[in-house]
Amino acid sequence: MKRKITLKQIAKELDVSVSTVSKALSNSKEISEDTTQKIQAFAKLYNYKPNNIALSLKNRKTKTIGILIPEIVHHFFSTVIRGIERVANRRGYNVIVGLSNESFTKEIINMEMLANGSIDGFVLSISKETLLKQDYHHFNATINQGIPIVMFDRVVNEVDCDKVIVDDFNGAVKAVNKLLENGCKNIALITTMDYVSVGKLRTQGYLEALQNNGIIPDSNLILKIDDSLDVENNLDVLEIEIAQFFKSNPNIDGVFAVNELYAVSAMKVARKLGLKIPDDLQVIGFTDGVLSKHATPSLTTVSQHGQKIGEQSANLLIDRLEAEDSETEQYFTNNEKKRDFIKMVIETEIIERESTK
Amino acid sequence: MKRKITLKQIAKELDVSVSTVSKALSNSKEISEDTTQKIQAFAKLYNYKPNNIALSLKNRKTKTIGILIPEIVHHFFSTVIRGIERVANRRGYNVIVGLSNESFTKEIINMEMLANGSIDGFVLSISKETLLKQDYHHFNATINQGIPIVMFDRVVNEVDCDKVIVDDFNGAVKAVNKLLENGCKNIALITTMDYVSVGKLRTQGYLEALQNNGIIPDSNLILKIDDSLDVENNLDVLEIEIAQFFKSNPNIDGVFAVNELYAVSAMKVARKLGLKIPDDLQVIGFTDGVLSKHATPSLTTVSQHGQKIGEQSANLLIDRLEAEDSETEQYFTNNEKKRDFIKMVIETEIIERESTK
DNA sequence: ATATTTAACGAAAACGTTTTCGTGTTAACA
DNA sequence: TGTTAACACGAAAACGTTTTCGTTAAATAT
Repeated sequence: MKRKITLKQIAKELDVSVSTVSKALSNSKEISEDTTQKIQAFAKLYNYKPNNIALSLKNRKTKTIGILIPEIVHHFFSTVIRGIERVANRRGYNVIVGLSNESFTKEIINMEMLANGSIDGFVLSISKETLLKQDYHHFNATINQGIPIVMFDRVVNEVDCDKVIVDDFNGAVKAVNKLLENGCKNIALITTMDYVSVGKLRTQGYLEALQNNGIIPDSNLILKIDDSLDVENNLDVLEIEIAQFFKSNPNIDGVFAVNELYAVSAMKVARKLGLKIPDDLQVIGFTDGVLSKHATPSLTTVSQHGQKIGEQSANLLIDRLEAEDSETEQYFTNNEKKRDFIKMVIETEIIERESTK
Repeated sequence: MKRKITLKQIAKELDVSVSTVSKALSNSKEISEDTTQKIQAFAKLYNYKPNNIALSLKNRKTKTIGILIPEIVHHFFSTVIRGIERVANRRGYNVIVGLSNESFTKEIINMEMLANGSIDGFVLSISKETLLKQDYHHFNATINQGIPIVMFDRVVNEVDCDKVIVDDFNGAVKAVNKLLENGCKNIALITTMDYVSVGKLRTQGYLEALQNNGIIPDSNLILKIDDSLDVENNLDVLEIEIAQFFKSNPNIDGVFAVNELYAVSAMKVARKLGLKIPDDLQVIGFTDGVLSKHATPSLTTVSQHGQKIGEQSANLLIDRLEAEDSETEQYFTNNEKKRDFIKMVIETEIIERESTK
């Protein structure tokens, strides 16, 4: 079992100093042709690679970015990670992942754990519990420590940082418009409780689209699901609730749901109730995941472009990290204004499938 | 913007030495009650937390484990990550994620990047391209450097390390037995090409189950999908192929598919061909993901318990890491045998849903 | 009163780098 | 021949810890 070789060992072996080895390997012309050759050959032979940890300590930067998300077994979030990893990798960074599991305290613990030198910056999406508590001190604390944050999807005004969001509002508007164009007269909304910002925005988009078309929203046509219960494992509850909803509103001919699961469940229930999709009922969901693609009938959805969100987030973060670098390298600390915080909006797109006409 | 405070700064501020501060914070009784109090109070006030990188360098261990997987937007893999993260977190470790994207070279690059000090050990699943090439030198190289590896799911005999695998073979046997019990006479298999070990094992299980029941496998009833093409984005190709398959074998009354997608596609195609599920055709898939749960009809599947796989893998790895520790701490290097490599088999379980009788 | 223990702290090394600043040798120059 | 440049290299500091080994002064024992 050969431990990785270090500069010191190379130096000893070749009877030169550590500094000489270091310089030779970086092709410093301070070192003679001869010894450079010799050292490089030796290093190659023993497959020398500088130790990342030592470099991190010396440079006071780790070249890794921390991802902090509520959940990983989730199409949207894993897509975002893929995006982040892609650009991180391309730009020479690693990613380290923490899961808050939608818990406030786990979010804090993870954050503090990573903030103690392990990462240069965060890309994160806020946990539900944190959104409920509206306690964002930990975000501001780490920002004050000089660790930049980029928030995506679930963002919040109380924290000053770069943000990348989906255009939830307009996505919802587009979806409802589509249903209207397709001839729907009574469009229902299946949504979550209001404290999740994205749910709220999508709801607002729904209302806006109706009003723009001269339709007065009917509160009976809005179903708010309490997602404090673990819906994934309580599917029956969800379906019963939706069934009730359909039965008490037999006039519904269109459904806009704020996520895939609600949409697919709605289709399932509707078909059990004897409705034909898309003839009797048209359905549009949000989030273009596996479910939408493979449901029968396949589901028309508002796509969020998760990968793009991840890529943009990572780029924003790394840009800022490297801007900081060149800043401190400036001879004249001429107080050049830092780049303002950016709120980047990723446009949604409607992907038409079988659940609409 | 307050940078994180260091021992040195505390020492300066309180006019003591760095060593004193360090000792006081670890409650060493070398330091007097008084100064300990003073130092701890000050440290708390300024929210001192030791710098992880410095600790890593000093201790020559990072307390983080590297995950290297082919793909992250994938129910099984993300479930495994969740499992790993759970026990990692519980046992004081972080996880850093690399994606090979099924590519041999990306796997190597990622591996080398992380192996240079960033992590203490790997949990990984081999990329398809690597399996095809059968080139495993990079795994053995990092193991030789003293970095332990735990492989899961896609494993290989050529590398000596702990392994956690799904009992693919018996899972397949169970599934086929189930179909037989349910009265199927002509059970088809939809599988992948043979080089992916899991596909091969599931195929073998299928064959075994038939033979155990005195049925001679019919090669016409086996459909091998070439997954070198990106199936997810070529659904139509897949469906056409399956449709052909059904048409030329109208006697099929049961289908065992080696993954969710194939199973769901088979159901979709079958229904278009006018077959009733489960009356005319029963279907069982492998991998219990979102698709199985939410398909209509919902799919009976062989569950792989991804989270458990992740948890076991992480435990194996950390056990080995910490065993190494205590080993080097031994006064008597009494050559105690290292723990042999473990191959842990996670049993599968059939989850019955609507696609079987 | 002297010797020895104990208490309380500091100096320094080590982990593996990079980089600044010397320093000695040789070659070029006046 | 004496002065200066250029060349090739080494020593040491720094990043932030922990830990071993002194060291000093006070307290205890003889």
